[in-house]
Amino acid sequence: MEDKKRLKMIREVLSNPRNQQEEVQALQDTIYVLGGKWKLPIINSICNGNRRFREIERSIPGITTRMLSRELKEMEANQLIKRTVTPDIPVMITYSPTDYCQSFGDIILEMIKWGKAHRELIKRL
Amino acid sequence: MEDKKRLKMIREVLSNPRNQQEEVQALQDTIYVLGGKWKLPIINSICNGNRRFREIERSIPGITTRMLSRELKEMEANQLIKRTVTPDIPVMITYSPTDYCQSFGDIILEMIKWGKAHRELIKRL
DNA sequence: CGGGATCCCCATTGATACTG
DNA sequence: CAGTATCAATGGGGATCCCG
Repeated sequence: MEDKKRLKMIREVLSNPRNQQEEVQALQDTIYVLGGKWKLPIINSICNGNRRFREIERSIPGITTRMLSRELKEMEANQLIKRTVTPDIPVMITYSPTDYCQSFGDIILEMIKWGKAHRELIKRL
Repeated sequence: MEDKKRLKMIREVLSNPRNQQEEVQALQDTIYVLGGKWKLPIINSICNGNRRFREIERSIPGITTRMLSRELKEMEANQLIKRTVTPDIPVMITYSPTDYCQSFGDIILEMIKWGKAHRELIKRL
């Protein structure tokens, strides 16, 4: 059972040039970290200046409070964002991007660029 | 039921600056097209020169024939790749990238870059 | 080699309602 | 405003076997 799977893995690694292998894994790592429909839009929203919970929620079409809540918690644990509580009446809670979060900037920009170009293409059909 | 949802959508759109709205949607479009764990690694593999089915399969750690088969079919339908049958004995089948497929190049490069940087970061902890 | 067919699980997401 | 709780569904993905 397990041996078969391991053998397959080993064969995969051996049959693949070293440098290509490294790149595929890096790519898969990134896909894993950014997994799901929401992380990138959330990062984008916060980096765009949205700070409050409802503000972020409204800025992302289709997201539910539940998903936003879960993702924010996870992203805070992963040091992607910072949660700040300001004890006013009523309390104010703000989310802000960390430096690490900013490192996704180029990926997001490229994806927005692609999405826009894609829309243009569709429109022309 | 439906009205509530539509009202929410409308409120979302109205509360969001025009340009921001456009970018979020472009971003979500891209995420949708690239959805799942495999499309980007497959594109990357084919753009890297892998052509045969087993070759592509071996170049992507963890993928199964079923997933690869499904994704290839879908991507062919979406004009992302071209499938060619060479009637030798036995028949040879090759997949190649279309121009459209190449348009993901920058996204993939950015993601590989991020993945590599992330690995370095983890190693240093 | 290049897949197709089946069975099945569970993680992700959604909908809705409720709270301090 | 800023979430939490609960229930339900769907489909992405894995495992396995099979075929020409």
